[in-house]
Amino acid sequence: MERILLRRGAGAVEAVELGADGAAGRSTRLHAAAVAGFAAEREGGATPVRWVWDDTTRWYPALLTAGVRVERCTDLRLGHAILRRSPFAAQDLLAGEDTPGWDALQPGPPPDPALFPLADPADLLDPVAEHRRQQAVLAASPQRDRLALLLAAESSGALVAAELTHTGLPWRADVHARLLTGLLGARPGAGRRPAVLERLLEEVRAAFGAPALNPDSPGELLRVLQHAGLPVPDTRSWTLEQLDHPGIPALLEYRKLSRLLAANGWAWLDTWVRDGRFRAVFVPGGVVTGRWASSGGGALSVPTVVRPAAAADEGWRFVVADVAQLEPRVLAGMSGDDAMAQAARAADLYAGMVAAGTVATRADAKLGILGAMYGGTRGESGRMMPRLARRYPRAIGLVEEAARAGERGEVVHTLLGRGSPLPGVWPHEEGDRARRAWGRFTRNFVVQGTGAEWALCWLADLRNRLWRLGGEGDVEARPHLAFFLHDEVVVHTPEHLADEVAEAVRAAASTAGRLLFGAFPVDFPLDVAVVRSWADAG
DNA sequence: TGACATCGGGCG
DNA sequence: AATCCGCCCGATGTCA
Repeated sequence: MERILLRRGAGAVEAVELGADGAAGRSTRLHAAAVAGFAAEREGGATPVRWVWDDTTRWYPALLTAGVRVERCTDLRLGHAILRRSPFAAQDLLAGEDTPGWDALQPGPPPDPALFPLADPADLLDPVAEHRRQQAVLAASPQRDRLALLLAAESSGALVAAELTHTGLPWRADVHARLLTGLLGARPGAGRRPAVLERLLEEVRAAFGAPALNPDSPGELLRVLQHAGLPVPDTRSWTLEQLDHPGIPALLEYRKLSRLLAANGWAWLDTWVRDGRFRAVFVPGGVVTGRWASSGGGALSVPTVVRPAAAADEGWRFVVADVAQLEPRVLAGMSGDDAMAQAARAADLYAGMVAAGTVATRADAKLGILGAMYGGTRGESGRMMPRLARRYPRAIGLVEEAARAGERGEVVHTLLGRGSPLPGVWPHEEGDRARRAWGRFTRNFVVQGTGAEWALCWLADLRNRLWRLGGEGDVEARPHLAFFLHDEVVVHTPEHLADEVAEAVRAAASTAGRLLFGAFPVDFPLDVAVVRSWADAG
């Protein structure tokens, strides 16, 4: 394995060969236009390459545009963010002159050819030095293997995220527009409501005797409801559903459609869908737990009602796969809880709990497990806890301990070593309440974060399998990842490869399980569907 | 006019 | 009084 570091210099790019100790070796100066050619040549060579760079978002989009796919990289920005908080990392080894610069480094802005390139704070940082520090931290870590796996998985995720934006999710604007027209009426002129909303609005105003009511204003709506004799504390849908009043159904319907219009209406189509693709911007490591975030287009909350518009190209298919009950399975694995892993042997973990006689019904199982992971102590889920704690002592013990540690103000960590942030100052008068809230956060952090690590390993392995499956051509000409949603992937593939893709998705899931939990027997069964449209899955 | 907070609701 | 974890986003409302 050869490591080549790319850095920007004055008017040119430098490709630096790194020695085994991370020291800078031979260096090649490249004009910006020659970088892609250089990368393609080395990537296609006999020696595997790991590209080391400050930030994947600052390098990879241009390479992809030039048709260059990269097998592996080290993303120093993401690695730094993890190591900075990890209890497995010696902070003094990570400290350097430009540490504050690395701390503050944000993902690169999307390249805009219309703008003159501004000064990039990343150009003030020395990637060779930062890489050596990160290597030193890994070498000295008591959990070197786990931490190294985490950094590799995070970097691989950065490659996937860039590729997802590059290829985009196939999106039929015509299908989407037809759907909108069916639900809302024809697209109205600027500043006007569609006919269906207009009709519902009049109905609501009449029912509450408020001819000027704007239901989009919670304050105004609350006053009108209370004036109508409905003693509600807020205007959430769940609250409104409990009310018996002739205006409520129209109000709820108005809210639902108004939300669709605002979030995923014609304006969304105009902004986010071009050339038949929804190009979401994914942000790896964007959530404290290690989950991805997204920016723009609400990529991680595409409503099911518009998913029929996500449709594979002619002659292509989607392979949609999601993990059933990822987080409870991860909890069984990371705690080494044999009884819970036994329940997880079933395709439906909750059914497995019923079959083992732990709980009476599937609903009880779900309620209890979710309560254990989120910190629900009241009502049904709270009543389930003693029984779960007896039956699954290690699993429940792990989340309880994470909660107690959080309440004491301590850092908790995921299986691979991502650390939780330190709590801020708790206001004295709210001490207990804030403390318990932080405990619920740390309780959930260890499970959600380790789930994210499983998903990263799944993605990374799947990405490589898909590439090998494809034969020739660019990423978008082969089976490729088209969307990722915490515990679900959408792969876009030529129809004749769909079955092999489905097999690859399953194989990648078992690889991920082995990477995280070794020989401990916890299963990660997938629901896999080969479909024309995302909406046809599950 | 822009910055910021709050609410409600979409996703996992 | 009483529904738990993490996000993103648009509309509204307040303030400078």
